[in-house]
Amino acid sequence: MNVRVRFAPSPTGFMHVGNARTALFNYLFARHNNGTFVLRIEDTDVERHSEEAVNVIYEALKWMGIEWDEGPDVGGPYGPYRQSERLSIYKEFIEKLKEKGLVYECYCTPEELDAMRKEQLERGEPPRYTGKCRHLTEEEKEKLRAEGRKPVLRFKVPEDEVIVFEDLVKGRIEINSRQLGGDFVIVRSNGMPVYNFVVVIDDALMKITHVIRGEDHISNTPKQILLYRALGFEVPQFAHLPMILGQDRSKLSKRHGSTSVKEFKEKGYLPEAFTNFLALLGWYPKDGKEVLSMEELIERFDIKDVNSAPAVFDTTKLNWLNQVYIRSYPIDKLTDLIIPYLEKAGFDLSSFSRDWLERVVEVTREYFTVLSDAPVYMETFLKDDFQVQPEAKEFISEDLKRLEVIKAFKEKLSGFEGGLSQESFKKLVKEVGKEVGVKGKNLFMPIRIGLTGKMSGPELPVLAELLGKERVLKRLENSLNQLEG
RNA sequence: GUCCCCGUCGUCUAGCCCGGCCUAGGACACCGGCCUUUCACGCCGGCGACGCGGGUUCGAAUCCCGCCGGGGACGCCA
Repeated sequence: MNVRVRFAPSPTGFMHVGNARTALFNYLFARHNNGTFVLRIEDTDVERHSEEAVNVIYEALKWMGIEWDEGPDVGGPYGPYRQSERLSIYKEFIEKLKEKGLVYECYCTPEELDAMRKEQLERGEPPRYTGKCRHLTEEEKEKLRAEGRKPVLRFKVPEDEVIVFEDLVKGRIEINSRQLGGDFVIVRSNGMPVYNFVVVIDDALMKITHVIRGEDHISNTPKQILLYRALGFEVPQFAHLPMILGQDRSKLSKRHGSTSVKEFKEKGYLPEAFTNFLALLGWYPKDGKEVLSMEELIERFDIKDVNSAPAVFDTTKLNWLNQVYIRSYPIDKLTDLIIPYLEKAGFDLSSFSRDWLERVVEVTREYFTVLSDAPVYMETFLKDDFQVQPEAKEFISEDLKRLEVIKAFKEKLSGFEGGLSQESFKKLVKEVGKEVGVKGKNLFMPIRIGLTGKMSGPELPVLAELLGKERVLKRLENSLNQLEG
């Protein structure tokens, strides 16, 4: 059997991490089984959808490294892949259901239904549609139409039937048709078919073999199975992924902080780290290897290994993964990604060569967890007119010799001929130590402060070499001005 | 309210289906130490969980029942 799965988001304007994880699992499942991954846009709700919102989906998927085999932009044999363009197809199947007498018109207004639901809830009953309009006569319908009412189409739900399906992650699930909330709407009064209906048509026509989606769809599944049967379609396999929870264990939503893929991208998470992290949310490889590339994920992924318990979205592990990826990323690519953050932080990079920048990235990369941290750590290399930090000032003031070290080093360096390499730097420092009569922290810390204004930072020889003699002198001058003032 | 799903370290999880190898394993985080002229990295070590109560059994994280807790769904949203 040729495996076909789909990711079917509605264009809401942002890609939620839960959706991203659903897309990922579908993708991994498809690739692992040499199957096809279909992207379908669910935009039947005309009230809210825009071209821009569709692009958000494309961009998020592309960033994550998820490629679709069929979709609105790339086409495919079962298109169109946007529900808004499939209306005529849906009409056809609506007619079929009408012919079979499996649907009927309902003239209840939203207000009436709302009131009904409220009453039922107050009485402690589960809210459900009573089937009020199921047996309306032609005259009654005529009368209601005369009132200006527009009907919806409802699907007749069988009275007492147990609907069973074998969920690939949850196991066997049984629901009695009585629990479905009564006859449900499949076409709105404006003629637009509803999700539960179109999803069945689309999945069937697109020959989807496995429906992998969020757990919140479990309660829709029996309704959909009823429709598959009514239409004579083969029912696909279902796999319902556990929810992603916020810190408070409720369904992850905007109030929990960053929840859109774009936000993670902008903070400077690498797509590889993000994807890797998402994969580990509800799934775990048999061999326990946690740092995995897309290829390795595909190789190991098995829908049966997906955990049935929900997972809390905690970014600590994502941070760790991001560090891991930053340290092993190609320096060229990493530099490309970091430059925008530097520019945004206000650094003028025009005086630095690309090669030099890459070397700075190389020696600072292990310090940051997200790319947006880069300017903080790279500043030491980029900015010569820094402020000497208070604690550094205090350190220098504690012992006169410390200031002397900086002065002596400046003297020494001025008189030094030739390029400043790590070796020559070390040699000069050593000489200064001897002359002033200090060693260890009393020697190195003043030099560090003289060069950076800070008490911590990258390895001094490396810094000195990258800066070069002129810039080091400039910095020493700058520091001394502040320390002697 | 009704139905459905879920319940192992703080977090992600392994183990559960096929009871003993589990004095419950790993990863992240946290704490301590080592390394280091600083910070970080790295290395070593530590802390830390089977929701509760009953059964079944020689033996239960694993099987059964009940309870409790959490979540989700009950739309002319998807």
